[in-house]
Amino acid sequence: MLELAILGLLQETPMHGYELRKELATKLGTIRAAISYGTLYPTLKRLQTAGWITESASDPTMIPPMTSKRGRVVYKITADGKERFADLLAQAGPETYDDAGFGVHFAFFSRTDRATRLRILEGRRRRVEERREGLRDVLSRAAGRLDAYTLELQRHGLDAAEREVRWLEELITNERSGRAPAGSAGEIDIPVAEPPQERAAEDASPEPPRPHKDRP
Amino acid sequence: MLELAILGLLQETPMHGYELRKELATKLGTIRAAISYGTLYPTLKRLQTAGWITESASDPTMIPPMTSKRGRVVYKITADGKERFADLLAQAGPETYDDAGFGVHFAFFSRTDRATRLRILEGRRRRVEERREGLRDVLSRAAGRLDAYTLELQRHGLDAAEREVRWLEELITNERSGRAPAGSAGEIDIPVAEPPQERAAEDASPEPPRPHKDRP
DNA sequence: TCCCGATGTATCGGCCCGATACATCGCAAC
DNA sequence: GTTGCGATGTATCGGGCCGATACATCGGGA
Repeated sequence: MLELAILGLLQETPMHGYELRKELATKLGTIRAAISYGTLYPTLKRLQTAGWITESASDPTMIPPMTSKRGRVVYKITADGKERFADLLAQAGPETYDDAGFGVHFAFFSRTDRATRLRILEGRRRRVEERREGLRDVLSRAAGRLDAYTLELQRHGLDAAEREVRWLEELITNERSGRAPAGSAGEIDIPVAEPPQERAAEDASPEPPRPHKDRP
Repeated sequence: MLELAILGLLQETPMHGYELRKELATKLGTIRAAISYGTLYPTLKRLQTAGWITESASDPTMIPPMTSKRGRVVYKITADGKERFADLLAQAGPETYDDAGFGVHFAFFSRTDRATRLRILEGRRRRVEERREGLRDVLSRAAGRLDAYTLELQRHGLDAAEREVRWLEELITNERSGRAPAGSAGEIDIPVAEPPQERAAEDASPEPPRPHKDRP
Protein backbone atom coordinates (compact mmCIF):
# COMPACT_ATOMS: atom_id res chain seq x y z
CA MET A 1 0.00 0.00 0.00
CA LEU A 2 2.83 2.32 0.86
CA GLU A 3 4.35 1.53 -2.50
CA LEU A 4 1.29 2.96 -4.22
CA ALA A 5 1.40 6.11 -2.12
CA ILE A 6 5.07 6.76 -2.79
CA LEU A 7 4.72 6.20 -6.51
CA GLY A 8 1.73 8.53 -6.52
CA LEU A 9 3.54 11.34 -4.79
CA LEU A 10 6.71 11.01 -6.84
CA GLN A 11 4.55 11.19 -9.94
CA GLU A 12 3.80 14.80 -9.03
CA THR A 13 7.37 15.84 -8.28
CA PRO A 14 10.72 14.30 -7.28
CA MET A 15 11.46 14.43 -3.58
CA HIS A 16 13.86 13.25 -0.94
CA GLY A 17 12.88 11.01 1.96
CA TYR A 18 12.16 13.61 4.56
CA GLU A 19 9.90 15.57 2.26
CA LEU A 20 8.15 12.41 1.15
CA ARG A 21 7.34 11.55 4.70
CA LYS A 22 5.76 14.93 5.29
CA GLU A 23 3.68 14.85 2.14
CA LEU A 24 2.60 11.33 3.01
CA ALA A 25 1.53 12.57 6.43
CA THR A 26 -0.68 15.34 5.10
CA LYS A 27 -2.09 13.34 2.22
CA LEU A 28 -2.84 10.29 4.33
CA GLY A 29 -3.35 12.07 7.62
CA THR A 30 -6.60 10.20 8.14
CA ILE A 31 -5.07 6.81 7.57
CA ARG A 32 -1.76 6.80 9.36
CA ALA A 33 -0.29 9.62 11.40
CA ALA A 34 3.18 9.53 9.89
CA ILE A 35 5.06 6.84 8.13
CA SER A 36 8.05 5.48 10.00
CA TYR A 37 11.54 5.86 8.56
CA GLY A 38 12.03 2.24 9.40
CA THR A 39 9.40 1.64 6.75
CA LEU A 40 10.14 4.42 4.32
CA TYR A 41 13.79 3.83 3.54
CA PRO A 42 13.59 0.08 3.06
CA THR A 43 10.59 0.63 0.82
CA LEU A 44 12.44 3.19 -1.25
CA LYS A 45 15.28 0.72 -1.61
CA ARG A 46 12.85 -1.93 -2.69
CA LEU A 47 11.25 0.32 -5.30
CA GLN A 48 14.66 1.27 -6.58
CA THR A 49 15.71 -2.35 -6.92
CA ALA A 50 12.53 -3.08 -8.80
CA GLY A 51 13.30 -0.20 -11.14
CA TRP A 52 10.23 1.90 -10.37
CA ILE A 53 12.23 4.83 -9.06
CA THR A 54 15.78 6.16 -9.40
CA GLU A 55 18.02 7.87 -6.94
CA SER A 56 19.98 11.01 -7.79
CA ALA A 57 22.30 13.05 -5.59
CA SER A 58 21.09 16.58 -5.08
CA ASP A 59 23.04 18.86 -7.41
CA PRO A 60 23.86 22.53 -6.71
CA THR A 61 20.62 23.67 -8.33
CA MET A 62 17.97 23.26 -5.71
CA ILE A 63 14.55 24.65 -6.47
CA PRO A 64 12.65 24.06 -3.24
CA PRO A 65 13.15 26.23 -0.15
CA MET A 66 15.55 23.58 1.07
CA THR A 67 18.94 24.23 2.53
CA SER A 68 22.20 22.35 2.81
CA LYS A 69 23.87 20.31 0.12
CA ARG A 70 24.92 17.25 2.01
CA GLY A 71 24.00 13.68 1.28
CA ARG A 72 20.44 14.45 0.31
CA VAL A 73 19.07 11.84 -2.03
CA VAL A 74 16.32 12.83 -4.43
CA TYR A 75 14.02 10.11 -5.71
CA LYS A 76 12.39 10.27 -9.09
CA ILE A 77 9.81 7.99 -10.68
CA THR A 78 10.72 6.09 -13.86
CA ALA A 79 8.59 5.21 -16.89
CA ASP A 80 8.24 1.69 -15.51
CA GLY A 81 7.25 3.21 -12.21
CA LYS A 82 4.42 5.16 -13.83
CA GLU A 83 3.20 1.97 -15.42
CA ARG A 84 3.38 0.20 -12.11
CA PHE A 85 1.44 3.02 -10.47
CA ALA A 86 -1.31 2.80 -13.08
CA ASP A 87 -1.53 -0.96 -12.56
CA LEU A 88 -1.76 -0.67 -8.80
CA LEU A 89 -4.40 2.04 -9.11
CA ALA A 90 -6.59 -0.02 -11.42
CA GLN A 91 -6.39 -3.46 -9.84
CA ALA A 92 -8.33 -3.91 -6.63
CA GLY A 93 -7.67 -6.91 -4.41
CA PRO A 94 -9.08 -7.71 -0.96
CA GLU A 95 -6.49 -5.51 0.72
CA THR A 96 -7.93 -2.61 -1.24
CA TYR A 97 -10.95 -2.65 1.04
CA ASP A 98 -9.41 -2.54 4.48
CA ASP A 99 -8.94 0.80 6.21
CA ALA A 100 -5.42 1.53 5.04
CA GLY A 101 -5.76 0.17 1.53
CA PHE A 102 -9.00 1.97 0.85
CA GLY A 103 -7.64 5.23 2.20
CA VAL A 104 -4.62 5.20 -0.06
CA HIS A 105 -6.65 4.31 -3.12
CA PHE A 106 -9.20 6.98 -2.32
CA ALA A 107 -6.50 9.61 -1.90
CA PHE A 108 -5.54 9.05 -5.52
CA PHE A 109 -9.05 8.89 -6.93
CA SER A 110 -8.46 12.00 -9.02
CA ARG A 111 -6.04 9.88 -11.02
CA THR A 112 -8.42 6.90 -11.23
CA ASP A 113 -11.05 6.30 -13.90
CA ARG A 114 -14.66 6.35 -12.87
CA ALA A 115 -15.32 2.65 -13.35
CA THR A 116 -12.50 1.73 -10.99
CA ARG A 117 -13.62 4.34 -8.50
CA LEU A 118 -17.07 2.80 -8.41
CA ARG A 119 -15.68 -0.70 -8.09
CA ILE A 120 -13.54 0.29 -5.14
CA LEU A 121 -16.26 2.31 -3.45
CA GLU A 122 -18.68 -0.60 -3.73
CA GLY A 123 -16.12 -3.11 -2.52
CA ARG A 124 -15.42 -0.97 0.47
CA ARG A 125 -19.09 -0.55 1.17
CA ARG A 126 -19.60 -4.30 1.16
CA ARG A 127 -16.70 -4.71 3.54
CA VAL A 128 -18.03 -2.13 5.99
CA GLU A 129 -21.53 -3.56 5.74
CA GLU A 130 -20.24 -6.96 6.74
CA ARG A 131 -18.49 -5.46 9.68
CA ARG A 132 -21.67 -3.60 10.60
CA GLU A 133 -23.74 -6.78 10.44
CA GLY A 134 -21.23 -8.57 12.62
CA LEU A 135 -21.48 -5.87 15.24
CA ARG A 136 -25.28 -5.88 15.13
CA ASP A 137 -25.26 -9.61 15.66
CA VAL A 138 -23.02 -9.34 18.68
CA LEU A 139 -25.08 -6.52 20.15
CA SER A 140 -28.35 -8.38 19.77
CA ARG A 141 -27.37 -11.97 20.34
CA ALA A 142 -24.36 -11.91 22.63
CA ALA A 143 -25.27 -8.83 24.63
CA GLY A 144 -25.77 -10.70 27.90
CA ARG A 145 -22.36 -12.32 27.74
CA LEU A 146 -20.42 -9.08 27.55
CA ASP A 147 -19.71 -6.40 30.12
CA ALA A 148 -20.96 -2.83 29.76
CA TYR A 149 -17.65 -1.40 28.53
CA THR A 150 -17.23 -3.98 25.81
CA LEU A 151 -20.79 -3.35 24.71
CA GLU A 152 -20.20 0.38 24.60
CA LEU A 153 -17.16 -0.20 22.41
CA GLN A 154 -19.25 -2.27 20.02
CA ARG A 155 -21.94 0.37 19.97
CA HIS A 156 -19.45 3.06 19.09
CA GLY A 157 -17.98 0.85 16.40
CA LEU A 158 -21.41 0.11 14.99
CA ASP A 159 -22.19 3.80 14.88
CA ALA A 160 -18.98 4.50 12.97
CA ALA A 161 -19.71 1.67 10.53
CA GLU A 162 -23.23 2.90 9.84
CA ARG A 163 -21.92 6.37 9.29
CA GLU A 164 -19.27 5.21 6.87
CA VAL A 165 -21.78 3.20 4.87
CA ARG A 166 -23.93 6.30 4.49
CA TRP A 167 -20.88 8.30 3.43
CA LEU A 168 -19.94 5.69 0.84
CA GLU A 169 -23.51 5.56 -0.38
CA GLU A 170 -23.43 9.26 -1.14
CA LEU A 171 -20.09 9.05 -2.85
CA ILE A 172 -21.38 6.22 -5.02
CA THR A 173 -24.50 8.16 -5.91
CA ASN A 174 -22.40 11.15 -6.86
CA GLU A 175 -20.09 9.06 -8.98
CA ARG A 176 -22.99 7.52 -10.86
CA SER A 177 -24.70 10.81 -11.57
CA GLY A 178 -21.69 12.50 -13.03
CA ARG A 179 -20.66 14.21 -9.77
CA ALA A 180 -22.13 16.76 -7.42
CA PRO A 181 -20.79 19.99 -5.95
CA ALA A 182 -22.28 21.31 -2.69
CA GLY A 183 -18.97 22.06 -1.02
CA SER A 184 -18.52 21.97 2.72
CA ALA A 185 -21.17 24.25 4.21
CA GLY A 186 -20.79 27.86 3.12
CA GLU A 187 -17.15 27.51 2.29
CA ILE A 188 -15.40 28.67 -0.81
CA ASP A 189 -15.60 26.61 -3.96
CA ILE A 190 -11.97 26.85 -4.98
CA PRO A 191 -12.00 30.38 -6.42
CA VAL A 192 -8.23 30.41 -6.72
CA ALA A 193 -6.62 29.27 -9.95
CA GLU A 194 -4.98 25.88 -9.55
CA PRO A 195 -1.27 25.92 -10.41
CA PRO A 196 -0.96 22.36 -11.80
CA GLN A 197 0.50 21.96 -15.22
CA GLU A 198 2.50 18.83 -14.47
CA ARG A 199 0.29 16.24 -16.06
CA ALA A 200 -2.25 17.22 -18.66
CA ALA A 201 -4.34 14.45 -20.23
CA GLU A 202 -1.86 11.65 -19.89
CA ASP A 203 -4.07 8.83 -18.73
CA ALA A 204 -7.33 8.70 -16.84
CA SER A 205 -8.14 11.82 -14.85
CA PRO A 206 -11.82 12.72 -14.91
CA GLU A 207 -13.56 15.49 -13.06
CA PRO A 208 -13.45 16.28 -9.34
CA PRO A 209 -16.40 15.35 -7.12
CA ARG A 210 -17.69 17.15 -4.09
CA PRO A 211 -19.95 15.01 -1.93
CA HIS A 212 -21.60 17.00 0.75
CA LYS A 213 -21.36 17.91 4.34
CA ASP A 214 -24.50 18.29 6.34
CA ARG A 215 -24.76 19.95 9.71
CA PRO A 216 -22.91 23.34 9.82
CA MET B 1 -1.37 -5.45 22.70
CA LEU B 2 -2.43 -8.90 21.66
CA GLU B 3 -0.67 -10.24 24.70
CA LEU B 4 -2.97 -8.23 26.92
CA ALA B 5 -6.05 -9.45 25.11
CA ILE B 6 -5.06 -13.11 25.32
CA LEU B 7 -4.20 -12.89 28.98
CA GLY B 8 -7.51 -11.15 29.59
CA LEU B 9 -9.57 -13.81 27.89
CA LEU B 10 -7.71 -16.70 29.45
CA GLN B 11 -8.33 -15.11 32.83
CA GLU B 12 -12.02 -15.84 32.31
CA THR B 13 -11.63 -19.43 31.17
CA PRO B 14 -9.03 -21.75 29.60
CA MET B 15 -9.34 -22.16 25.85
CA HIS B 16 -7.66 -23.59 22.81
CA GLY B 17 -6.40 -21.51 19.92
CA TYR B 18 -9.40 -21.70 17.66
CA GLU B 19 -11.79 -20.68 20.42
CA LEU B 20 -9.47 -17.89 21.50
CA ARG B 21 -9.50 -16.46 18.02
CA LYS B 22 -13.27 -16.39 17.95
CA GLU B 23 -13.62 -14.77 21.33
CA LEU B 24 -10.99 -12.24 20.33
CA ALA B 25 -12.99 -11.48 17.20
CA THR B 26 -16.22 -10.77 19.05
CA LYS B 27 -14.60 -8.92 21.94
CA LEU B 28 -12.42 -6.78 19.69
CA GLY B 29 -14.67 -6.78 16.65
CA THR B 30 -14.38 -3.02 16.42
CA ILE B 31 -10.62 -3.04 16.49
CA ARG B 32 -9.50 -5.87 14.28
CA ALA B 33 -11.73 -8.19 12.30
CA ALA B 34 -10.05 -11.43 13.31
CA ILE B 35 -6.61 -12.17 14.58
CA SER B 36 -4.41 -14.14 12.20
CA TYR B 37 -3.15 -17.59 13.16
CA GLY B 38 0.21 -16.45 12.00
CA THR B 39 0.04 -14.03 14.90
CA LEU B 40 -1.87 -16.09 17.42
CA TYR B 41 0.25 -19.23 17.64
CA PRO B 42 3.64 -17.52 17.84
CA THR B 43 2.22 -15.21 20.48
CA LEU B 44 0.92 -18.15 22.50
CA LYS B 45 4.34 -19.74 22.26
CA ARG B 46 5.91 -16.52 23.44
CA LEU B 47 3.57 -16.23 26.41
CA GLN B 48 4.26 -19.83 27.29
CA THR B 49 8.02 -19.33 27.18
CA ALA B 50 7.64 -16.30 29.41
CA GLY B 51 5.64 -18.40 31.85
CA TRP B 52 2.40 -16.41 31.69
CA ILE B 53 0.39 -19.34 30.36
CA THR B 54 0.65 -23.13 30.31
CA GLU B 55 -0.32 -25.66 27.72
CA SER B 56 -2.27 -28.80 28.55
CA ALA B 57 -3.49 -31.54 26.24
CA SER B 58 -7.24 -31.84 26.19
CA ASP B 59 -8.26 -34.73 28.40
CA PRO B 60 -11.35 -36.94 27.90
CA THR B 61 -13.46 -34.63 30.04
CA MET B 62 -14.54 -31.84 27.79
CA ILE B 63 -17.10 -29.43 29.12
CA PRO B 64 -17.76 -27.17 26.12
CA PRO B 65 -19.90 -28.26 23.16
CA MET B 66 -16.68 -29.26 21.46
CA THR B 67 -16.13 -32.44 19.59
CA SER B 68 -13.16 -34.61 18.71
CA LYS B 69 -10.27 -35.55 20.94
CA ARG B 70 -7.33 -35.00 18.70
CA GLY B 71 -4.35 -32.78 19.29
CA ARG B 72 -6.29 -29.91 20.76
CA VAL B 73 -4.17 -27.82 23.06
CA VAL B 74 -5.84 -25.95 25.89
CA TYR B 75 -4.12 -22.85 27.24
CA LYS B 76 -4.47 -21.73 30.83
CA ILE B 77 -3.22 -18.62 32.55
CA THR B 78 -0.71 -18.92 35.41
CA ALA B 79 -0.38 -16.92 38.61
CA ASP B 80 2.49 -14.99 37.00
CA GLY B 81 0.27 -14.44 34.01
CA LYS B 82 -2.40 -12.85 36.16
CA GLU B 83 0.19 -10.57 37.65
CA ARG B 84 1.42 -9.67 34.20
CA PHE B 85 -2.12 -8.94 33.08
CA ALA B 86 -2.68 -6.60 36.02
CA ASP B 87 0.57 -4.79 35.22
CA LEU B 88 -0.30 -4.36 31.56
CA LEU B 89 -3.77 -3.14 32.46
CA ALA B 90 -2.49 -0.50 34.85
CA GLN B 91 0.51 0.89 32.99
CA ALA B 92 -0.31 3.11 30.03
CA GLY B 93 2.38 3.96 27.49
CA PRO B 94 2.08 5.88 24.22
CA GLU B 95 0.90 2.75 22.40
CA THR B 96 -2.05 2.68 24.77
CA TYR B 97 -3.52 5.64 22.92
CA ASP B 98 -3.47 4.49 19.32
CA ASP B 99 -6.53 2.82 17.84
CA ALA B 100 -5.62 -0.76 18.58
CA GLY B 101 -4.06 -0.18 21.97
CA PHE B 102 -6.91 1.92 23.24
CA GLY B 103 -9.49 -0.55 21.99
CA VAL B 104 -7.93 -3.46 23.82
CA HIS B 105 -7.55 -1.52 27.03
CA PHE B 106 -11.10 -0.26 26.82
CA ALA B 107 -12.44 -3.74 26.26
CA PHE B 108 -11.06 -4.70 29.66
CA PHE B 109 -12.15 -1.59 31.51
CA SER B 110 -14.44 -3.59 33.74
CA ARG B 111 -11.29 -5.07 35.24
CA THR B 112 -9.52 -1.70 35.50
CA ASP B 113 -9.68 0.70 38.43
CA ARG B 114 -11.33 4.04 37.90
CA ALA B 115 -8.17 6.14 38.14
CA THR B 116 -6.53 4.18 35.36
CA ARG B 117 -9.66 4.33 33.27
CA LEU B 118 -9.68 8.10 33.52
CA ARG B 119 -6.00 8.32 32.72
CA ILE B 120 -6.42 6.23 29.59
CA LEU B 121 -9.58 7.99 28.48
CA GLU B 122 -7.87 11.36 28.83
CA GLY B 123 -4.72 10.20 27.07
CA ARG B 124 -6.76 8.91 24.19
CA ARG B 125 -8.74 12.14 24.04
CA ARG B 126 -5.54 14.15 23.80
CA ARG B 127 -4.31 11.91 21.03
CA VAL B 128 -7.50 12.24 19.00
CA GLU B 129 -7.59 15.98 19.61
CA GLU B 130 -4.12 16.32 18.15
CA ARG B 131 -5.18 14.36 15.13
CA ARG B 132 -8.26 16.55 14.81
CA GLU B 133 -6.18 19.73 14.97
CA GLY B 134 -3.84 18.39 12.33
CA LEU B 135 -6.74 17.72 10.01
CA ARG B 136 -8.24 21.14 10.63
CA ASP B 137 -4.92 22.73 9.78
CA VAL B 138 -4.68 20.85 6.52
CA LEU B 139 -8.25 21.67 5.59
CA SER B 140 -7.85 25.37 6.23
CA ARG B 141 -4.26 26.03 5.22
CA ALA B 142 -3.41 23.47 2.56
CA ALA B 143 -6.84 23.18 0.98
CA GLY B 144 -5.80 24.70 -2.33
CA ARG B 145 -2.93 22.29 -2.76
CA LEU B 146 -5.05 19.15 -2.55
CA ASP B 147 -7.55 17.63 -4.95
CA ALA B 148 -11.22 17.24 -4.15
CA TYR B 149 -11.02 13.55 -3.23
CA THR B 150 -8.15 13.99 -0.83
CA LEU B 151 -10.01 16.85 0.79
CA GLU B 152 -13.13 14.76 1.13
CA LEU B 153 -11.08 12.07 2.84
CA GLN B 154 -9.74 14.61 5.30
CA ARG B 155 -13.22 15.94 5.94
CA HIS B 156 -14.52 12.49 6.71
CA GLY B 157 -11.57 11.86 8.98
CA LEU B 158 -12.10 15.15 10.76
CA ASP B 159 -15.74 14.31 11.30
CA ALA B 160 -14.82 10.95 12.80
CA ALA B 161 -12.23 12.56 15.08
CA GLU B 162 -14.68 15.20 16.33
CA ARG B 163 -17.22 12.51 16.99
CA GLU B 164 -14.77 10.39 18.92
CA VAL B 165 -13.71 13.33 21.07
CA ARG B 166 -17.33 13.96 21.99
CA TRP B 167 -17.76 10.28 22.80
CA LEU B 168 -14.67 10.29 25.01
CA GLU B 169 -15.84 13.47 26.69
CA GLU B 170 -19.06 11.79 27.73
CA LEU B 171 -17.29 8.71 28.96
CA ILE B 172 -14.97 10.87 31.03
CA THR B 173 -17.87 12.79 32.49
CA ASN B 174 -19.60 9.57 33.38
CA GLU B 175 -16.49 8.18 35.02
CA ARG B 176 -16.03 11.29 37.11
CA SER B 177 -19.60 11.41 38.31
CA GLY B 178 -19.75 7.85 39.51
CA ARG B 179 -21.28 6.47 36.30
CA ALA B 180 -24.49 6.90 34.34
CA PRO B 181 -27.02 4.42 32.96
CA ALA B 182 -29.30 5.49 30.09
CA GLY B 183 -28.83 2.31 28.12
CA SER B 184 -29.09 2.20 24.36
CA ALA B 185 -32.45 3.69 23.40
CA GLY B 186 -35.42 1.70 24.66
CA GLU B 187 -33.47 -1.52 24.96
CA ILE B 188 -33.39 -3.86 27.88
CA ASP B 189 -31.22 -3.04 30.86
CA ILE B 190 -29.77 -6.49 31.40
CA PRO B 191 -32.76 -8.12 33.10
CA VAL B 192 -31.13 -11.53 33.00
CA ALA B 193 -29.03 -12.74 35.88
CA GLU B 194 -25.34 -12.71 35.08
CA PRO B 195 -23.68 -16.10 35.47
CA PRO B 196 -20.14 -14.92 36.45
CA GLN B 197 -18.70 -16.28 39.64
CA GLU B 198 -15.17 -16.78 38.40
CA ARG B 199 -13.44 -13.84 40.02
CA ALA B 200 -14.99 -12.15 43.02
CA ALA B 201 -13.12 -9.22 44.60
CA GLU B 202 -9.61 -10.26 43.68
CA ASP B 203 -8.19 -6.95 42.53
CA ALA B 204 -9.76 -3.85 41.05
CA SER B 205 -13.19 -4.30 39.53
CA PRO B 206 -15.50 -1.35 40.11
CA GLU B 207 -18.97 -0.80 38.78
CA PRO B 208 -20.19 -0.89 35.19
CA PRO B 209 -20.88 2.33 33.28
CA ARG B 210 -23.46 3.00 30.62
CA PRO B 211 -22.80 6.13 28.56
CA HIS B 212 -25.61 6.99 26.24
CA LYS B 213 -26.82 6.74 22.74
CA ASP B 214 -28.71 9.62 21.21
CA ARG B 215 -30.67 9.69 18.02
CA PRO B 216 -33.02 6.88 17.16
C1' DT C 1 31.23 29.88 21.55
C1' DC C 2 28.42 26.40 22.39
C1' DC C 3 24.65 23.88 22.20
C1' DC C 4 19.99 22.86 20.57
C1' DG C 5 16.41 21.91 17.41
C1' DA C 6 15.24 21.06 12.61
C1' DT C 7 16.75 18.58 8.75
C1' DG C 8 18.31 14.37 6.86
C1' DT C 9 19.73 9.20 6.07
C1' DA C 10 19.88 4.63 7.70
C1' DT C 11 19.57 -0.01 10.45
C1' DC C 12 17.69 -3.43 13.78
C1' DG C 13 14.59 -6.23 16.48
C1' DG C 14 9.97 -7.36 16.78
C1' DC C 15 4.87 -7.55 16.02
C1' DC C 16 1.47 -8.88 13.01
C1' DC C 17 -0.48 -10.33 8.55
C1' DG C 18 -1.78 -13.33 4.53
C1' DA C 19 -0.73 -17.57 2.27
C1' DT C 20 -0.04 -22.11 2.82
C1' DA C 21 0.10 -26.84 4.44
C1' DC C 22 -1.67 -30.48 7.12
C1' DA C 23 -4.98 -33.49 9.74
C1' DT C 24 -9.59 -34.86 11.70
C1' DC C 25 -14.54 -35.03 12.14
C1' DG C 26 -19.64 -34.97 10.97
C1' DC C 27 -22.75 -35.08 7.48
C1' DA C 28 -25.07 -35.10 3.11
C1' DA C 29 -25.18 -36.49 -1.62
C1' DC C 30 -24.64 -40.03 -4.80
C1' DG D 1 -21.04 -47.16 1.65
C1' DT D 2 -18.07 -44.13 0.08
C1' DT D 3 -16.88 -39.93 -1.40
C1' DG D 4 -16.17 -35.55 -0.71
C1' DC D 5 -16.87 -31.09 1.40
C1' DG D 6 -17.08 -27.64 5.08
C1' DA D 7 -16.00 -26.71 9.86
C1' DT D 8 -12.61 -27.48 13.24
C1' DG D 9 -7.92 -27.37 14.56
C1' DT D 10 -2.57 -26.59 14.72
C1' DA D 11 1.44 -24.70 12.72
C1' DT D 12 5.18 -22.26 9.70
C1' DC D 13 7.12 -18.82 6.46
C1' DG D 14 8.10 -14.59 4.03
C1' DG D 15 7.29 -9.93 4.21
C1' DG D 16 5.43 -5.26 5.53
C1' DC D 17 5.47 -1.92 8.86
C1' DC D 18 6.68 0.06 13.43
C1' DG D 19 9.44 2.18 17.31
C1' DA D 20 13.99 2.85 19.01
C1' DT D 21 18.29 4.14 17.95
C1' DA D 22 22.45 6.07 15.85
C1' DC D 23 24.70 9.39 13.28
C1' DA D 24 25.67 13.77 10.58
C1' DT D 25 24.89 18.73 9.15
C1' DC D 26 23.20 23.35 9.51
C1' DG D 27 21.20 27.82 11.28
C1' DG D 28 20.53 30.60 15.01
C1' DG D 29 19.94 32.06 19.86
C1' DA D 30 22.10 31.96 24.79
